[in-house]
Amino acid sequence: MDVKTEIINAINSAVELSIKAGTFKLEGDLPEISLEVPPKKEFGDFSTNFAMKSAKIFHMSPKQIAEEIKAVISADCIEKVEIAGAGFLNFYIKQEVIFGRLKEIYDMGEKFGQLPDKKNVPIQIEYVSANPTGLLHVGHGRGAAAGSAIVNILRAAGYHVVSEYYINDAGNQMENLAKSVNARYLELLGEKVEFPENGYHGADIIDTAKKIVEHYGDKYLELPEEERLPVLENLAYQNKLNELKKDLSNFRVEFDVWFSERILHPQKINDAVKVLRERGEIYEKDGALWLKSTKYGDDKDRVVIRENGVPTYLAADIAYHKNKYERGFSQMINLWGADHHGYIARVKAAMTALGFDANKLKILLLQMVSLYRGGELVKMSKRTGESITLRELMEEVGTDAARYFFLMRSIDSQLDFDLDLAKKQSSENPVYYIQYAHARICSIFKQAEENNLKLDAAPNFNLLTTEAEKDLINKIFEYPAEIEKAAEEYAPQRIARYVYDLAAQFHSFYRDCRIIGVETELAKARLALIKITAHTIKHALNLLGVSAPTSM
RNA sequence: GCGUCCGUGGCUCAGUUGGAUAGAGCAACGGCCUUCUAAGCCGUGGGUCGCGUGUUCGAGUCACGCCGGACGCACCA
Repeated sequence: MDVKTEIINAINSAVELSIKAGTFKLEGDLPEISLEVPPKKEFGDFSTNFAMKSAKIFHMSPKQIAEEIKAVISADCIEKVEIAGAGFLNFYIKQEVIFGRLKEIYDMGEKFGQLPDKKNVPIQIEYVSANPTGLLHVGHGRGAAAGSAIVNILRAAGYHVVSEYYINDAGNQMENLAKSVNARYLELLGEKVEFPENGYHGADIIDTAKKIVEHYGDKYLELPEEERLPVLENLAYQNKLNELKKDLSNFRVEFDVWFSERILHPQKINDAVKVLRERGEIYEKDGALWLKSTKYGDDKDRVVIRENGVPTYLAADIAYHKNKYERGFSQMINLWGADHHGYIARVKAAMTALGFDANKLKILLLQMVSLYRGGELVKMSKRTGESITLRELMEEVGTDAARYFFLMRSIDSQLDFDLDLAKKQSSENPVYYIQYAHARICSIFKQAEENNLKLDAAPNFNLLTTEAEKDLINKIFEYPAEIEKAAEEYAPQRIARYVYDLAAQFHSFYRDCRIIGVETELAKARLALIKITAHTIKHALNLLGVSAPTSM
């Protein structure tokens, strides 16, 4: 049993005793006992606001309640209890318990940060899911960073997770891709062509066409257009998908499942529509089939099958989400760009209409990214409507900086990405600051080795008594709870912040506590402490998909 | 007009199911390298938490209303 549970149980027992003794007269439900790490270390190792919360049901002042609990409570791990503020109970933990915990963490080695298996039915998370018609831009980059970090965090928290990419490889945008590549293909072969009106103007389309010319030359030139388009569509699609996978892989993003929309056409879409029809959720109007989504909170009803018989994007999405539900996940998470928020109501409505529990589908919205260079907003290209690509960003600032910058803000805050700052190799740049802490530790180990100082299997942690050491230890202790919180809230920025604070704590320790040159026992205890610190920094950076260099 | 998100020092942002004197970084100013990487550390100044009302023992946090910003409101994806 961990210390936290032990204290909560002790408070619980104390309250029960006082109720039995008649000191507390219970009227109503007992509030939950929550234990938190106080904002300041003068407030002890843990604190609870239980006395304040229960003032009403006991008809006593928080101070009186706190006094009573303090008098009655007993737990082996508690050194002392203090009452402070408006009725906070602050707990101080015995040193031996603290050092015992430190030893446990030390023995865990690199496994520290991996929480016990939750034995849950897998959670599914779908993210990026950009159309395979162009290159990923920075907005996708933020989604890729956030999604992959959330996957890592959930797994560290002990959840089973399946990550998935939904490839929109059917419908208009693929035809558009085909037409655009076709035009570029013909252009490259010297033909005069009119570029399709809504075609993709990006330079990457020319690259794709070039690749096709390289491989197949003018092989398709003589084909009639209606035969050439499907061939080029397929070639372009493969090329685009590969580029996408390559960029994501370079960005340290891997998916368990690549789900092709084509699988849904036409059978699974027809099935979904059929079920909706049978459930009385579909009606016909103006020659189209409409979903009664207003019944379930949508602003208006939505077309699922167009007048011309072609299913809408929503129809495919309904079939896709139906398929997700049928795969039996405990929860499904979609990470969407904030510009898609208007879409939430209709998808959820459709799931309810199908008889599924819409609450199992959690849709996270990711706010927009603005890039700044030299203090100026980097504008999107007017002609192509494209922003800087993820590939260009990785080249300019590096994968580590790009990922960390995407992750350091809450996903529902708009992100101002300062390209100049991301490139700086100084403490102004949080990525370097954190990585430097890790590299510093590795450097100390090198020096230690040269001085014949080695890690001990059972170091004497009792020697770690300075403020800097205690602060560092406390910060390390917070890590598992931080992972738990980050997982609960799908909040990678918590980890980004945590590892920054941990690095800061280490840098302070570094100033105050020397390792090489001090008495051997103490040196070994400190060496063990920084080993744990390095493991924790590395683990947290891994969750973010940021590397932990051993030298800088 | 409707909807979603945001509004916290000059700038960019945290803020633990409502709790202790609202915290970081950058910028400004002042210190610290004969000793494990100064890519670092220590210190100083700077806030009516957009505005108002309400709920509460207690509100940056919750509710309602305004103001400001971003995004969205297709038989496009």
